[in-house]
Amino acid sequence: MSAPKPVMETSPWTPFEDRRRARDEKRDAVLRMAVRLFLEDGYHRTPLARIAERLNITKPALYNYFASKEEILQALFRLGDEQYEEGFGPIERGSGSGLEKLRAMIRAYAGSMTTDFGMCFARLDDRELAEAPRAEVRRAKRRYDLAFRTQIERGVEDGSIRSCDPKLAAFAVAGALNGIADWYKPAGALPAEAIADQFALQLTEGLAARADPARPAGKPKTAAKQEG
Amino acid sequence: MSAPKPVMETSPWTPFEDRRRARDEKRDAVLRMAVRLFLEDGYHRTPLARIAERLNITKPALYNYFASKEEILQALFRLGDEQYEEGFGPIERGSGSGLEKLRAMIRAYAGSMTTDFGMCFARLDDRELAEAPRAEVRRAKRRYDLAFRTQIERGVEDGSIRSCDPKLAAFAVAGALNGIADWYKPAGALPAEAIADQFALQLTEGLAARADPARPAGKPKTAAKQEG
Amino acid sequence: MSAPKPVMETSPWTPFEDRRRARDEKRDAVLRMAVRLFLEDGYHRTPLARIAERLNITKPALYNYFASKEEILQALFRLGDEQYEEGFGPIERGSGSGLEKLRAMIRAYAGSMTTDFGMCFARLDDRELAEAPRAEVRRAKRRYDLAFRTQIERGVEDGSIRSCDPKLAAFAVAGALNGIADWYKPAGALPAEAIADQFALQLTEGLAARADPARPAGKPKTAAKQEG
Amino acid sequence: MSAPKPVMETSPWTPFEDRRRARDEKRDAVLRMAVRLFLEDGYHRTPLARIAERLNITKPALYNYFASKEEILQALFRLGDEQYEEGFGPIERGSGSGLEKLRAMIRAYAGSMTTDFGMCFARLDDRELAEAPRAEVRRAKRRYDLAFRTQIERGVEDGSIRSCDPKLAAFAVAGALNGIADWYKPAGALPAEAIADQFALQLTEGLAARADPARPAGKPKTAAKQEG
DNA sequence: TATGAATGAGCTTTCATTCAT
DNA sequence: AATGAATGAAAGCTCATTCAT
Repeated sequence: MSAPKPVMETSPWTPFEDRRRARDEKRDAVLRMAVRLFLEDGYHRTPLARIAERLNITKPALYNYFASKEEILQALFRLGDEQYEEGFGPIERGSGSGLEKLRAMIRAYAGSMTTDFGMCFARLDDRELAEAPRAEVRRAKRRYDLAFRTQIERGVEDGSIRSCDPKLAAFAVAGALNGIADWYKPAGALPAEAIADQFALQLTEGLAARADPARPAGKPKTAAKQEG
Repeated sequence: MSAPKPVMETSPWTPFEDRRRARDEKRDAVLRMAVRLFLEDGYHRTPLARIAERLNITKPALYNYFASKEEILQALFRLGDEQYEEGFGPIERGSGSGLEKLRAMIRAYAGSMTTDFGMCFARLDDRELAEAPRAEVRRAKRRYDLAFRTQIERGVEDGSIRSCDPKLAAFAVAGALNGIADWYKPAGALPAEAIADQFALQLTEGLAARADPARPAGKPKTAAKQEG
Repeated sequence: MSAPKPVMETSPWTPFEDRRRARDEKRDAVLRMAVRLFLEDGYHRTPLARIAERLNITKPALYNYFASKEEILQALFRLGDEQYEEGFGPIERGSGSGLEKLRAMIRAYAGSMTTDFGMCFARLDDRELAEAPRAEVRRAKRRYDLAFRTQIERGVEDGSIRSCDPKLAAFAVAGALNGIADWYKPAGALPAEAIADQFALQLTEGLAARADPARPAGKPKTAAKQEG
Repeated sequence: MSAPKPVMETSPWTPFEDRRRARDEKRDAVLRMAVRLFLEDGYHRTPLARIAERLNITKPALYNYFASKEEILQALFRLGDEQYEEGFGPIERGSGSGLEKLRAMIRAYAGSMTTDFGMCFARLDDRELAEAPRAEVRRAKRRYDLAFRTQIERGVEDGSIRSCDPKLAAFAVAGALNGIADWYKPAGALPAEAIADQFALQLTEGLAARADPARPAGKPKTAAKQEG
């Protein structure tokens, strides 16, 4: 029953914002396509033309959203970073023993690792980037490694984690988690949740101090059928 | 009684063999240079010209030893495979509980992973290869994954490893080990031996059934100073 | 009654078609330049760079129109084939004795042979092509040989051609015609028409003087001044 | 019963000549292999390495006999030329009407054309050669063309050949003959002799049935089964 | 005389990026 | 904002030829 609003009377910003939103949506579409293709075929074996083609646009149109192929990669790394950051931040700010936080981090990291942007963060080669953005990526990666290490150190101190070399321990944890990208398949039999749970358990049970033999290890009952 | 030795015996290297040896040495030199540069800069960012240049030869000279860049990569994968095979074979043929063999394999794998060829096997992208050689590489990779999994399964059966999802467990172990390539530095503070030992311990203590609470976990007191 | 013409009708060339036309024109220009250079210098001695240079573009620009050098060659063969096909088709579908049709074919073939594309069809080496396109070319060549042979056979049957080995006869005719490419020069003294006429006569009537004075041989009085 | 000749007493030239003979034999072997491969695959698609390989020698060994690939080609052209020369010389010096000599030449030319060297003379591209040797080849080719033309002119004068454009007539004859290389197969059903005979007849007598039944056309009885 | 190895020159092709429209 | 076309800068590979032995 409301009469049609005359366009001109609405906020003069609306068309602009509309346009910006459309633009951002397209930019995102580029990133989503890029991450998929980069993961599938590798950065070097994915020409910009193919990304464009899959999006039904033309190669130079990509340059409306990104200044270069490298900038796309850079954006992907940043999105990946955000994935992990969102998971880690709350855990770090929360409370709990070192072991508990470590487990939570493992779960969070595993969860992120099963997303496209999360995988790309772990698997794409930051050596493609120029100095500055590359440094940023490496800083981010070190940040997660340190987060693991810190909780391990805290756990050793608070007695929840047995004595160990925290650095090496963190490397092992991160390595196992990054490795997920090598075999995970979204359509596979193992849901991301299950993987996260199992890894959290398996990677910590070996580190957790084991005071009570009466406390039996959890029973991972899920039969993994993923990949052969 | 001592007749003059026939000429052939004086020189253990007939000219022909001499030449062939020189040739093989050069071929090896190409591979050693290639693996270093491929690991350092990545396959795509390493033009053949740079490999040649570092060897003080010219680009086409490489074609005396390899038919294509891809063939170099293929040879590297094969050498890497041999590294692991040498370590795994004896363990598989030997005796021991599932847990013992798993630990031995972890140690062997970690050891191979700290060599150039071992790293290249784990890190270079087999998607650069054509169908046939790629299949070979993937078969080899699966073979090691299966070796881990098999011992875990055996361990579960013989009681040395607690109940778990062997597939996922093997992925975690292999992932942690492959991750070594991401941070290991030959000149670093952590000798390969130490890494192997620590990983063998850390990755299995979480899996091993813990019958005796009196048996304390080992005390890895090595201070890790490697990479930040 | 004359409503204003819709815009679309004012320009017979929509921008899209306009562009496509320009594109096709350029593609044709590439082919025309290529055929000239290939005939002049040979396929192998004509780098793509030279074709491009003569067209005032750069080498990779050619790849906008053709996927490879071989594809250019393939296109040339196809254009050549069309040349001959256009001449042969009507003759085959028409009527006349074997001899009459054979003569018409000789004239048509000679005419095509004096064009660039016709020459290229006869002279460029189809062994440059991959299996499939090469098979196509050979099929086309055989097709013309068979056309000659068929008319000779018909002529033998209808009495217009005397008894002979049609296969060998067709080879001789085709050979003489293909040979035109070896000496014909567009700017030469002999117009294509004259050549066609003379060949049609000579290849069917022979050179030997006739025993029967009543049927005088034609009098080709054209003074040939071409090439030396 | 003759005592063994002491080597030293025989002509001091013998070893030298022996060596030279051996050398010449090898040189000939190179040429025979080269002509075969050049005809089969084309000059550019035949690397020297392949010629060497087929001869069980190495690539640089070829340079003992020829200074360059081009020189091999040059030698082949010269050998081809000799083939034709041997056939044409006697005919030219002999007697007979223009028509008779023309026929003899056609037969001779056809015979040479069915040999490897003869074919190479007609088919290989003299544009591979440098100026001087190329001029030589072209002179030779023109020489045969002129030989045909001369006899045709003589025939027209002596009445054995009817009035025609001798230049064009010679081109047609030479073209048909050169075309033999396009289909002739040494193992084919048509012996070289038969081809020579048929061409000599057909190219002079023509294909058209004669008006005068009193002078019957020759009866080519050979059923051609060659190539399809 | 013959060989293994090396080289220089050249070729086709790919691709990120730019430009005129 | 988008396109078709073009470009520059490489890269991998081939091959005739040379060289030390």
